[in-house]
Amino acid sequence: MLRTIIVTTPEDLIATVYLCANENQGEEELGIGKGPIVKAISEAFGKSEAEIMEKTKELGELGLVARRSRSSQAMIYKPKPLTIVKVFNTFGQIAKETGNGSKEKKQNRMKELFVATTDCESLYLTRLLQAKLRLNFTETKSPLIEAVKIVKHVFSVVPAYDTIVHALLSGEPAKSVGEILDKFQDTVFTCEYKYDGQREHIHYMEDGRFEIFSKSGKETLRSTPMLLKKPFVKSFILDCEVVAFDREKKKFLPLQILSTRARKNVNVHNIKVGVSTLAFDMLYLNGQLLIHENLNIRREKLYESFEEDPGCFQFATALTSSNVDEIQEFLEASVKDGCEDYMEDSCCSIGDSVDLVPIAAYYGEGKRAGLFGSHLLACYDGEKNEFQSICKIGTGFSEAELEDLSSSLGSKVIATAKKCYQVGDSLKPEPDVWCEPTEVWEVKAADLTISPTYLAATGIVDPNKGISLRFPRLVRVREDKTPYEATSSEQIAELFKAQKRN
DNA sequence: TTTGGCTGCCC
DNA sequence: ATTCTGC
DNA sequence: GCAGAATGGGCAGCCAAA
Repeated sequence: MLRTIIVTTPEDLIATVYLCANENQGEEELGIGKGPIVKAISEAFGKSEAEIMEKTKELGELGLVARRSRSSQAMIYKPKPLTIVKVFNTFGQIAKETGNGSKEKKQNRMKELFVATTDCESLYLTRLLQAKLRLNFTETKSPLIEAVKIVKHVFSVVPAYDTIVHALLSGEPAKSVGEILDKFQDTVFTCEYKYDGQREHIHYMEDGRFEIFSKSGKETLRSTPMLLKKPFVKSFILDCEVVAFDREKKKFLPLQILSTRARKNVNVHNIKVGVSTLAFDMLYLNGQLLIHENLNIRREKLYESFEEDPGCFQFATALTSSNVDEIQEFLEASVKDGCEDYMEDSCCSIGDSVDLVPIAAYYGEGKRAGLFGSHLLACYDGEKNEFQSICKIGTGFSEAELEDLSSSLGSKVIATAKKCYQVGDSLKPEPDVWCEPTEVWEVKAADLTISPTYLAATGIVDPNKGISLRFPRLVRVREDKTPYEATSSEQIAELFKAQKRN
């Protein structure tokens, strides 16, 4: 496919690569979601929004609804054919539109595009707008997909699509990502503390500029990093985890705190959340890519290149060894270090799971069309006789299990929420259906958090806010328990308190 | 001016 | 993020 | 073993409605 484009219309190539990578020029975002897309489709194809929503539940994907609506519409004029460049340029205009009335302008641009589609184009247009293009190449490896991957990979080193695309065009031999990643394989195990923070690639250029990229390649420079490099260090790329840090108590803080940092127009004098950067790898140093080197060598170079500055910049605690006992020792030490490092799977997380009651459900999308895709769970407060919302759950069940659960709960659907259901107003969107409290599901999670949306144990640890679960997933259905034997609000509160270190 | 919903991006 | 599925 | 497709909580920022 890529080759075809090069031969026929080379000017389409850049637009194609951008679209396939779900990116826009200049890192702009469309700022458009399902709601506005539904509106645009409904106006373009003369259907009501309710009709569209109804069909979406049935077909499981908005794009399919768009295609059906287009093909069932009598067309008086044959529209002028859509080109890739036209779509790409319109996306650019949608992204640029901001401020008062921008939503409507974005919508009108989408509508224009939909009006110009011919049958199946509307499907792909919808997916592109939702940034969910799925290219189903079942045949041989698509060079386009490879190109996109390589572009995405290289992008973290050279943030300029156009340059890369032109490099590809000029016939440079492209190494596959897998080929590159293979070289990362090390024979010896390396253990590292797992910090509850955020991944960052820190680039430092010869000219003294910093650029910082997140895991997904977005630029996220908030302020110039404070790190002490040795004099010989002229340029580098570091792989780091940034963690919120309380300088007074000398303690790491959870991700929930870190993520309250401002994301735009950051004023250096206004920084509220202290941060420590933990470097664990160096990918580039003084003009040389190190990714072909062994991890140990990269780490040695890392250690040689910087001075540690506790609470600001440190090396991630790591152990490299092929010795099982040594690794075991390391893990035990990391548990003892609880107050110094933020650990998983040790004293803090819910080692055990929790038993919760499904009280409502949402229709599924895609391959879960026609089933419930996720369920609202509650714990039980025996004193108040209330089922209090705690989280939704959408993973952990096999396809067969999901079908069973959908049909068994589907037969217990009720018109409205029961009086004993405490769910609050901030759960949006509201469930598609409510159901009787009949089942108990064992659920595993990584952490408990104070929640802006869920109500479990409200009034016990926080007067107004409830507790929720991080990374909830189904373990099994508890046939042996009734909903009134589910985990109680008090127990949830205890689990929350137990995980706070000190 | 405040509130609430939606989006994108973190995990 | 976690999990399951098909290749 | 990997990629793809389902799905989770929660934050700031933005825009529109109240």
